Amino acid sequence: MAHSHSHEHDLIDIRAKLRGKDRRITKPREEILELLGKEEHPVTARTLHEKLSKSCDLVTVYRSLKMLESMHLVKRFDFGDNTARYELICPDDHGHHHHLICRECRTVVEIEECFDSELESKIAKKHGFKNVTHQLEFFGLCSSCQTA
Amino acid sequence: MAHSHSHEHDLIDIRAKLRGKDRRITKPREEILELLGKEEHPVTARTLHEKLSKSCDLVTVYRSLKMLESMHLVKRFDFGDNTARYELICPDDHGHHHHLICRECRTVVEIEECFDSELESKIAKKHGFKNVTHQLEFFGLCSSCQTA
DNA sequence: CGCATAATGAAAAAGACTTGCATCTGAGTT
DNA sequence: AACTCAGATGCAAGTCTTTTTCATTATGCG
Repeated sequence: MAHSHSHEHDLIDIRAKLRGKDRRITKPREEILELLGKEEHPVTARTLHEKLSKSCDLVTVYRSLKMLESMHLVKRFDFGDNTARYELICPDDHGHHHHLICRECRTVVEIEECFDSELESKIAKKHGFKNVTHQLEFFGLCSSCQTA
Repeated sequence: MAHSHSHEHDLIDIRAKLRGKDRRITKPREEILELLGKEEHPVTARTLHEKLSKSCDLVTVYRSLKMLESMHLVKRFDFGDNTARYELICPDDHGHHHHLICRECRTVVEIEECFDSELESKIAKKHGFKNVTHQLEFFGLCSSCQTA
């Protein structure tokens, strides 16, 4: 999903955004971004750190993810296990998509469907909120786990 | 929301359910259930423990909530801050409703709206999942925080 | 090159939650 | 009302994720 096209272009874009905010392009950050670009699903800081073969400290992974989130370059997801997962925001869907997670084996499927955005603006207006977004994740039993 | 009507009846019901599963009705559990019945919004174990004026150990609160969740008497919510929140499931909405949370001050509003359940069954069928549910929360800036 | 300041690593702390174990208690049985 | 025992509790300690502190390093501008 995130690695579908013009991967290099994305990275150049990201560099520009970072520079614009006095953020430096460091080796750890480059590696983290590159790895994130290859991931199919949201990953935890710990997993990322392991895949990085620990080329930087875990703390740096946490810090980088937080920074990248604040710059809207990655998005944080919550799969209900007290562990944050992050995904590179890809321009295709404006970083907006959801997941279907197996309660049993934790398999993850990306979901492109979403409800009509009208619902969201209706809710925002009704309660006087602005800048409303949502987090939506589906949980169920995947086909393998149904039989098992 | 949860304390709208026939509070006693709910508690009797709960007692029956617990007995049916070899679960005991203890003082801590009664207090926890009573307090949950009075809450407007999902609460954390810590908050609950404080409101209980620490009449039981925090560990007991964690254990009770976990047990009650496994019996589908309370529902767990994730507001994206690494802390589980729980709400008594009220028969009105089968425990199904969502929240609108202010990113700034963390104010919570209960939302009764939801998307058409057809979407959910469509997604389930498409990916061969069964027993699909969803977690949906809205985040935004409440009116007070917009001006501030 | 040199400098200001942002970023990093290492250790320690903070927080949420869980586990082990000895003790206690609810609630059915006699 | 006492007996029994599985289930529940408290306390201490442990795990796991994430944050903070602070001394050191390195990026990117002039």
